[in-house]
Amino acid sequence: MPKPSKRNQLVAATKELLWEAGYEGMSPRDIQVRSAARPGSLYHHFPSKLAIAQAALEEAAAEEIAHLEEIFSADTAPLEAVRHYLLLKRDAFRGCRFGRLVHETSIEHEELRRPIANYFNAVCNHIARSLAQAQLDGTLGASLDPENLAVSLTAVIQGGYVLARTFQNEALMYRVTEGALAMIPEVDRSK
Amino acid sequence: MPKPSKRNQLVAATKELLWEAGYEGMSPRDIQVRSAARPGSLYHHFPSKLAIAQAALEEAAAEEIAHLEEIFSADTAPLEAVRHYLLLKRDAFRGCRFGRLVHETSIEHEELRRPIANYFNAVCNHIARSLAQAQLDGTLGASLDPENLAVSLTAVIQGGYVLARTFQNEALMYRVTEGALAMIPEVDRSK
DNA sequence: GTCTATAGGGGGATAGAC
DNA sequence: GTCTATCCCCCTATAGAC
Repeated sequence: MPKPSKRNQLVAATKELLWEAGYEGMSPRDIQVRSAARPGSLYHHFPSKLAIAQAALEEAAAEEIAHLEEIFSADTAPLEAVRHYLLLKRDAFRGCRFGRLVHETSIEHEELRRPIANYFNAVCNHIARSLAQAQLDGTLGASLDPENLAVSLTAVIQGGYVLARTFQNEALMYRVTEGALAMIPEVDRSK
Repeated sequence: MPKPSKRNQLVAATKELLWEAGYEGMSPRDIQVRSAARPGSLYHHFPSKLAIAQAALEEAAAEEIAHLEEIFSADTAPLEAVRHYLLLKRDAFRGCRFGRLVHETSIEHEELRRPIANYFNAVCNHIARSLAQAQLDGTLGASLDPENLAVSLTAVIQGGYVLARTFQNEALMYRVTEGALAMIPEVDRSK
């Protein structure tokens, strides 16, 4: 647990704002207001908006990756773990805290892109590992490539956020992930 | 073909900028510079930034929907049309001109959301129609629901943009769409 | 480390001449 | 219809007192 120093309050506010407003939609002033800090505090701890955003994103990615470890280390059959992950409750209106940043022009900054890439890598790897395990178990056919499948499933989730936001319909998230699961016949039979 | 009036130049510039920078990342000044116009021209034809963005988005959506009609009206087997559409060459770095806008906070404006929703609706409907036709042909198994599948495939493409941009790797786009096709066993056999 | 005060520049828009 | 001139506010810092 980080102690509630001004620095930590600044970073915590930045994590929230990156999720709610994105990098370009968040101003240093917004950060200051939310953390009850002043310009002097922010620029004492960080040289720029980019730097504090990077720190916040790295923390956020570490949190979410730790969360993934929990989910995939649970003691369930590998295909059940994948199914469970895909069907997790997601706040589709809020969107993916990383996916939303990827479309911004500012993603050209490697400082912002790297933590996001680390997160998506972790997602893909967990899914791929579970799928490979399922092939060893014989619960998933050997003809499908676990890594390619994992990347497609990760993409489905991100696309689900896009469609759910577009149509302001949270149910679309379930529809796309369930649709993807229905496309893996072996998973379907394991019900 | 629209005649090259100042108004049309303004809207054309706005279409480009929405794709390159997004709504929040585009300023009325950017529009003015690109179309060699002055504030007076912009605000003579449109009451606000939102209004010109709406006009530009509606034009863009109409263009892309017309493009879809061409692709799906081609005289090919329905499953081939779907395969062809999914594997279309896409500029993954540039991203989807509509998908990139969906994550912005400004998408809460219905004026911006409606044209985008129309576009994604058109995509889903074309795919669903082709899949349903394939079931009638007997080239696609009857157990899968064409509409649900179509939504998932539309999502895969949007997710492909997210991953390709995150990893700055255009090949990921192909990987996710090919991965999705591989998940439809019937499509695979039709090769 | 946190504060107050300030600065240069751009964002979004308006008024009114031509 | 298009132009010039201008407005107020916020953005992203920076300087320097406490």
